[in-house]
Amino acid sequence: MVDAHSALKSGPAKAAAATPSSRGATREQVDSAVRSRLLTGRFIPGKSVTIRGLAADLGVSPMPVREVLQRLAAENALEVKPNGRVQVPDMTPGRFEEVLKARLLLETELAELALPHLRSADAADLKAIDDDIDARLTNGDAEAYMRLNHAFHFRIYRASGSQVLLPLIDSLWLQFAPFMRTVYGRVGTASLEDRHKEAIRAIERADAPALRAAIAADIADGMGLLGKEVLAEP
Amino acid sequence: MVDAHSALKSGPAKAAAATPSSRGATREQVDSAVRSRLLTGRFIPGKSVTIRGLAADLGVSPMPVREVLQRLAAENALEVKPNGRVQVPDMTPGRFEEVLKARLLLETELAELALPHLRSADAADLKAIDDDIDARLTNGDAEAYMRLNHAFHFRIYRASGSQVLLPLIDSLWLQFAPFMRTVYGRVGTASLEDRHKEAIRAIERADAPALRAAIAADIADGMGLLGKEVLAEP
DNA sequence: CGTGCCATTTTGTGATCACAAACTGATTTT
DNA sequence: AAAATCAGTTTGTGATCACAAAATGGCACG
Repeated sequence: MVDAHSALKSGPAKAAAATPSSRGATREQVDSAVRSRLLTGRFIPGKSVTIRGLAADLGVSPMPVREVLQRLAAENALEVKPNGRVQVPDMTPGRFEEVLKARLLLETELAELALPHLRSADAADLKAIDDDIDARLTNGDAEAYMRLNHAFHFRIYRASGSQVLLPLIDSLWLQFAPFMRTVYGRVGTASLEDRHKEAIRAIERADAPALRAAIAADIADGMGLLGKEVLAEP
Repeated sequence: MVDAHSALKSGPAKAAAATPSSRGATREQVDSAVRSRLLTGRFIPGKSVTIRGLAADLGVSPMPVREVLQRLAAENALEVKPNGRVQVPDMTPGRFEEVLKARLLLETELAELALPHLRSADAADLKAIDDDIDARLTNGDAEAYMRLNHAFHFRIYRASGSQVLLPLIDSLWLQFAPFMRTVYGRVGTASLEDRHKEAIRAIERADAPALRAAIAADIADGMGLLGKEVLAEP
């Protein structure tokens, strides 16, 4: 009994010594790790995520994992089933249509709000990301594509300095990303075409209507067409 | 040491025996309690909420409270400061404008989506809620007004069966409600006018453009005008 | 009288524990 | 042989603990 406590002092496994730094550091590490996995589709929809399993996977105690899972469930990125089990929600036609509608409403709006804050340096960054995307598409690296596509969009949105719309869009991406990963698994990435170059041109010209149109088209083509196709199949 | 455990068995305070029912029941109880307090403005913006304090207040252990606070922080209803302290975020002009814009975009859209699902029975319910609101306004009961106004709007939105837009709007209400409570505290509730009757009429006629207009006007007048006025003062 | 400093208390965080519900799979029963 | 049952394991939940960072309040010093 007593030595159990002293043993606890000597070595609480592996996570404690790594980064004894600031407040809530472990939780943030777990949070960004899980978010990254969701955004690149490394969690399979319908497969349940266990607290202990994920904790062991990340080398931390179950505690911060529990809190992170609750956070992501609150953003509708994960689903807590009535028995307490946590899993990535399955995509349904109704949910898909709603996500599409919300993305078109919010992302076009936020892109326009970001436009005045975007400098030519940002346009150069976006060009670099887009070139990287083109390279990855031919390689068929779906995870890298998803990570870069996310980086492209949020490089624009983040420039707005938004504190409200941006988190809402964040939630939407977490919801559709795991499903899109399964889509790319079926149709491949070679056939993907985006409107990123049109968006960059609109940013360089500070042309708000053109930027809205480019973002809307990027969403409708990249997500809408592919997704509806796959959802119609089974 | 040993009897500490048996004492734990005999009486872990007050919460355990009450509802030994289903999975995660305590967490849901805490969650809805805190949500209710936020939506009726019973938390003061800027005042920090302590885990142990809230736990003692609700008669539960700190555990479920921690998870709930994390959930609400993920919805931007609460803010975790760099020192780990949790508080209701202060409203800023920028945030306010964004919430207003997002509400206009999302709530008009969801109201229209809900319209085909709304039967005359729902219209009757809405009428009853609205009558209740009118009664409370003259009494100056701000908390009751906020609760009923929330009930009115979400009676409409929930009819849509939405799984995506509705949670987004939920997050928005949690963000502006505490601030609006302070607004009502300054200007009173007697001067409040809403467009609920116009909305009910539009629902009875199944007139989508009229419903959009009524919801938009209700948001712009009820929240926009008052809020901008108060934010301009200090 | 104001200001910096230190002891005390409060608070969040991560870890572990005990328990009940749920899942798994092998065995028995019809 | 198919279905039901039962033991064993896994898993989420709530509780408690130990520790460090932070806030608080009182005290000494300028």
